[in-house]
Amino acid sequence: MPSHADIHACNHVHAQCENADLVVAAVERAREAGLRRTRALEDVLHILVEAHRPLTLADVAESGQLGSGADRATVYRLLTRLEERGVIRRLGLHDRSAYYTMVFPGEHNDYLICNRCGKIERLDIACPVEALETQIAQQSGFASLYHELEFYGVCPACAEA
Amino acid sequence: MPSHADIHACNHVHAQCENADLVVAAVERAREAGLRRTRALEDVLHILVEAHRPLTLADVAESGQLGSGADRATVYRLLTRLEERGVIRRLGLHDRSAYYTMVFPGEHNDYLICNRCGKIERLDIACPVEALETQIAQQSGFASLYHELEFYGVCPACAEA
DNA sequence: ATACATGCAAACATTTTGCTTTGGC
DNA sequence: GCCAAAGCAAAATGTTTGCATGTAT
Repeated sequence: MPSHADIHACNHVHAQCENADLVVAAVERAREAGLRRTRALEDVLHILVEAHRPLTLADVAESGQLGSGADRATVYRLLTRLEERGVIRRLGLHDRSAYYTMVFPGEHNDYLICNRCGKIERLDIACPVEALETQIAQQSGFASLYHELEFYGVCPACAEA
Repeated sequence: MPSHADIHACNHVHAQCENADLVVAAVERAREAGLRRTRALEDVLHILVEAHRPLTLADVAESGQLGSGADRATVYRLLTRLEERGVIRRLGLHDRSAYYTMVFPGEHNDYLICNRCGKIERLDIACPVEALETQIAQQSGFASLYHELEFYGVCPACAEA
C-alpha cells in the first residue's frame, strides 16, 4: 500500500508559493503555541499545507522538500508537538503508520480510501455527523469531542486490475 | 494507553458459554470460507465473541483464553485470514496496533474512545452515515464500500484526574 | 545566557515472513 | 496422503528515546 508524497515542486522560497499565506498562518499558530521558528518547522508545515492530504512521517521526511534534510527524529518530534498543540491532526488510518494532516479551520476531514492501492481522497461533503457529535458529547460526558470518519472500498482503477 | 483484554472467565467448554451459539455460528462461517476447524480458530473466535469489542493481536494472544497457548504468529495469521474472509473486521484506531472485532450481521460498529485512558466503547446509535455511504458509492464508483466512524475525546473519569 | 530544537544512534514495539513439523479432512 | 495450519525463530517496519551539540529567543 503505497503512501509516498507526491508534492509539487516549490522552490523553497515560501513567499512565492501558492499557499504561502496558509503556511505563514500555520507557522504563526505554531509560534503562538510556543514553538520556535526553525527551518524544519517551516518546511514541515509547508509540506503539509501543499499536500493538503494526510501524510505519514515517512512521507514528510522523504519528501525532498525538507531543504534542511531534517532528521526523521526531528520530523517526528515536530509532528508530535504540532499535534499536541492542535495545529495538525493525527489520523488512525489502516496503514501501519500514523497520518498527519493540517487542520484548516472550518474544513472537514472525512476520507475515501482504496483498500487496494491505498489512495486517500479527501471528501468534500456535508458531514452528517456533526449533530450526532453534540448529542454524544452530552450523553457521554466526554470533553473535547471530535470524530473521524473514513470510507473504505476498492477504487474503480483497482477494481479493473 | 492500556489495551488489554478483560474477558470473563469461561471454562473452555464452548458449549457452556453464554454466547456459545454465536461462537458456533462464527466457526461455521469460517469453515464455509475454507478454514479448518482447529483449536486455535475456535479459541480466537470465542475470545472475540466474548469480548464484544475490538481487541488487539496482543489482547487475543495473551488473553489466557487460548487453551492451546497458541503462538502469536498463529493468532496473527488467523486474524488475517478471518479478516480477509469477512468474519471479523480490522479497525485502524489510534493505538499503535490494529484492532479486530467480530462482524455481527446487522450490527453497527461506531466507537467512542478516550484519548487519555484508551477506553473503547461501542456506540449503539442510529448511524447517520448509511445514506451518505450509498451516495458516495455511486459518485465515486468505489466497490465494497463501508465506513468507519470514531469519536475521540476525554472521558469524564480522565477529565477529573 | 538559557532553554528549546536538532542529529545521530540505539532501543522498542509490533507486524510479518521462512521453514519445518503437525494435524484436519 | 495431501495441503493447510501451527510453532519457532528471525527479519522487517515504524515509533520513540537518550544524550551531546547547536541555535532561536
